[in-house]
Amino acid sequence: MELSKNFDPASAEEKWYQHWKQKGYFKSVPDKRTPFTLVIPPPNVTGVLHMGHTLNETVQDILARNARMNGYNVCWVPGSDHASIATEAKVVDMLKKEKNISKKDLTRESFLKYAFEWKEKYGGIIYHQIEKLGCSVDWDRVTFTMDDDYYKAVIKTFVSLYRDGLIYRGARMINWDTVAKTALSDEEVEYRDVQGTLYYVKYQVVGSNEFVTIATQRPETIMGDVAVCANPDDERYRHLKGKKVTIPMVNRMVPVIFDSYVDKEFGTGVLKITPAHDINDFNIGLAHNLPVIDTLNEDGTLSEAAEIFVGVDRFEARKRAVEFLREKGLLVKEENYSSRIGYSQRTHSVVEPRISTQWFVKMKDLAAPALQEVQNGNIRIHPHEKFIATYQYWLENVKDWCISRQLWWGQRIPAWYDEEANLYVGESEAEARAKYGLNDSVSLRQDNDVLDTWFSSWLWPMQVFNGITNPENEDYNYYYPTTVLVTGQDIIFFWVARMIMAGMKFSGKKPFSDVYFTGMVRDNLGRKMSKSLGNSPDLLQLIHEYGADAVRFGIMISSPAGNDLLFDEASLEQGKHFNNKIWNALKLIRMWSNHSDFGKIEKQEASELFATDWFEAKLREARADVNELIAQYRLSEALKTIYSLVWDDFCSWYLEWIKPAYGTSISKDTYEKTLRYFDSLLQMMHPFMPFITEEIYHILDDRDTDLMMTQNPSEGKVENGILKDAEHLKSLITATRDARNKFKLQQKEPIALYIETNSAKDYTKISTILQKQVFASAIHLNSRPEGNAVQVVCGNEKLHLVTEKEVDTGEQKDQLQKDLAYLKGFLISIDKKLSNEKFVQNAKPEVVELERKKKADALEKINVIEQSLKSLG
RNA sequence: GGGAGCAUAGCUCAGUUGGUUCAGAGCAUCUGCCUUACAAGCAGAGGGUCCGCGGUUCGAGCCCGUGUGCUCCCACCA
Repeated sequence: MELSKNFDPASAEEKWYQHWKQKGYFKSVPDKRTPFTLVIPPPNVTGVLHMGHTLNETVQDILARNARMNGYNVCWVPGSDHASIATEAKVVDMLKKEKNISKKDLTRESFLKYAFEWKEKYGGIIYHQIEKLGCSVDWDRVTFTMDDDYYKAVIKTFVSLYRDGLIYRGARMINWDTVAKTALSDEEVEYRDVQGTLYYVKYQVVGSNEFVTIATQRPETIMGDVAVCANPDDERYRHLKGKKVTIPMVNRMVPVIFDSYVDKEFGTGVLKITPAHDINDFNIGLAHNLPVIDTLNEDGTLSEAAEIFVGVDRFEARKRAVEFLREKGLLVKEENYSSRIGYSQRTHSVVEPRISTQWFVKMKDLAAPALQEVQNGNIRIHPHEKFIATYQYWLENVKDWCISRQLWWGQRIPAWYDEEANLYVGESEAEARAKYGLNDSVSLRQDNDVLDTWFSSWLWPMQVFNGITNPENEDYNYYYPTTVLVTGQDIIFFWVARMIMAGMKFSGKKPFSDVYFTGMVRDNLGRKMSKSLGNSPDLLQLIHEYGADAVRFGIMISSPAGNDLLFDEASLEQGKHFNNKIWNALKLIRMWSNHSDFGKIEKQEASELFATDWFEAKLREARADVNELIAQYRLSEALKTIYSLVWDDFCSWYLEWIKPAYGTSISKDTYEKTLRYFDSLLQMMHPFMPFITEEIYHILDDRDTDLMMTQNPSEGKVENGILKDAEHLKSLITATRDARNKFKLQQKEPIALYIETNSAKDYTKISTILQKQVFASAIHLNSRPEGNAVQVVCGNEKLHLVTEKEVDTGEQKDQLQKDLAYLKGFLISIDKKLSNEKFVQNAKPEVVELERKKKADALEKINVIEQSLKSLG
């Protein structure tokens, strides 16, 4: 078979993914082996995968494939999340744009039909991308958070928590999204610093000409004021005790009250109390028995209760209120003021604090075991230091979780009300009736709200194995707790912490043993990826352009554990080059077997044996390093180690060392060994770059096994001596090549090489390779040539390059003198150390000994250089 | 306001218990090469006050203190 000039990713990807799938390699069923379980962080069915997913999925696939090759029974469960609010918003948008249908014209059922169609479409796109990336997920286990069983699990969980007294319904101040028209949890609100204005407004004291001035950012809420409040210790306002003030615009009279909450120093020291629209005001209102006047509608327009600007949007109303106050002369001054404003994570609209009746989960009792499990080390977080404090702080200060959403897309809250609004909770209406002893004459209607999306995803590691709906099943008992969770650090509270809570509560076990947090993917300027910046590349396009292996390589090589990843297509380019390099190594090796004399020479020569022994040792060393790095989740460094092993050690050194002279054939033994090493390299690379490695594995040899299912060898001891010998050889080669470069001797300019040395080094094993690698006509040991030659010092050996060509000895001298100066400085610092009595007394003996050896080495090198300089005259 | 993390070559980052040439890697740059696997390549090279200051120590990139700068998380001061 003739091999193409370069690796063709597209055909290999299609071929091998289908092959693996058909062979059932991705599929997992419980057996006697140790399980290695991963559950994919289910992507939202709102759209397509972005670079963050790509990073995440790649990391998981590397871990999965690595574990599979280490003998584990790997199960990686794929799936997607219904993403209640995000998807509903997208569907509403689509309906309006594409079909000109408004949500309010649809019934719940028909809306859900559209939503499920949406899910089919985008879920399919996501799964296709996961496949293109090469992810070895078990496709028989695809789970969606609105599957029937999953839906049941969520409902079951709700009922169980309710019956445990951990879920309650009540009117509280919550975060209201005026665009999606739903409540949000605290976590769904993002705060941003915004430059605003502080308005100083005069309120007239009733029955006097006196005014009090209050500072507010939200003059449009003045109509909801029910009091003004000062600090009881504030001399300036003490005389107002028992008085009332008139609220501007609506001219309502409200009391002056006193509360130590008010900061005397801030603004004017007087606060307006608007319980419906500010959490602090709400609390003060409660303490002082004040009424609540809600002046906003659910869409953010002013309500009837406002009396003025009714139906006007809150921001427009603010402008008009300011205008109004200014005209009436009640606006004393305006000043710039920066404050933090909450925005909805999904609709990006300004969140409105609002009193509303919602469902909540009591978090305190759930938090304690979740915190303990991490603190006692049962769950390990990587990288540890960075997130442990954040995790702990959140759990220790956790607030109740608002879980009801005024949406249709999601699990509908299993609560029913009779005509007197009495509440019945049950897994179904029938179950609720039975539980509460209601007969059919009582008519019930179900709560309209659905549950927060995270109230379903917190069950993910359990319910993908039906652990909630059927806790006694074999899969669940075998695969759960899962092994490692790989996810973005941005959802540590939304998801990770809550999964741990749910795990501890519902299974009594942690949901996973390790958590690996990936950083955020940014562009190469450090900016967040976003559609508006146009810096968010399309995954399929990248795969098309570079190949899946190159994409995986590129994203992993620049991905330090836990840090943000600055995505740069240059690293994908690097990945593509690497693929090509591997491909060309394959071509070279294959070429050797095509030589007409191939097979006639069985045995290796000494130099070949040296090369193969060395590479075998090198391979073992690297494999041990890589295993260690992967165990520590330092995947980027593991990949760098492999990259350097393949490119530098295998291609640049080893293959050149064993390359047969022009026209001659390689020995069979060397060839066979080389194939074995190549196999080993493929094995090490496979988790990172599955397609090209599988492709080459099959080109190298006609076999019925597949690389993906081969097992890594158990470790042997690394032979150290030969590694040192090879380093010595490399340094001689490099020094000679460097000398050629410096003294303008073309690479093939004939030279004879003389090596002068005092040490008892063995050159027999390496001289053949050395001669070949530096294009020397001959190598003379422990002798020096007559006449002129280029002299170069390599450690404590002196090399002479004898050539016909005229050589500029001046340049040589400069170079030697530079080296000499450095060494002399080095010697002084060592002498200083050794003549320091405290050092000699206090340092460990081996350290002192080492310094003595360094000194001796330096002296010898200096001696060599000085001799050279002398001979140069 | 509270907390966490970071600062090492032009860029992105390694650097484990303080001690081996410890000052490293990749990318980028420069020089020379179209050499029979690969120019998507080969062979070499240059490049750093380890953020500043102070301390501990025989010895600090590493430990302690402090200052500066950056990033992130949390928090109800109008």
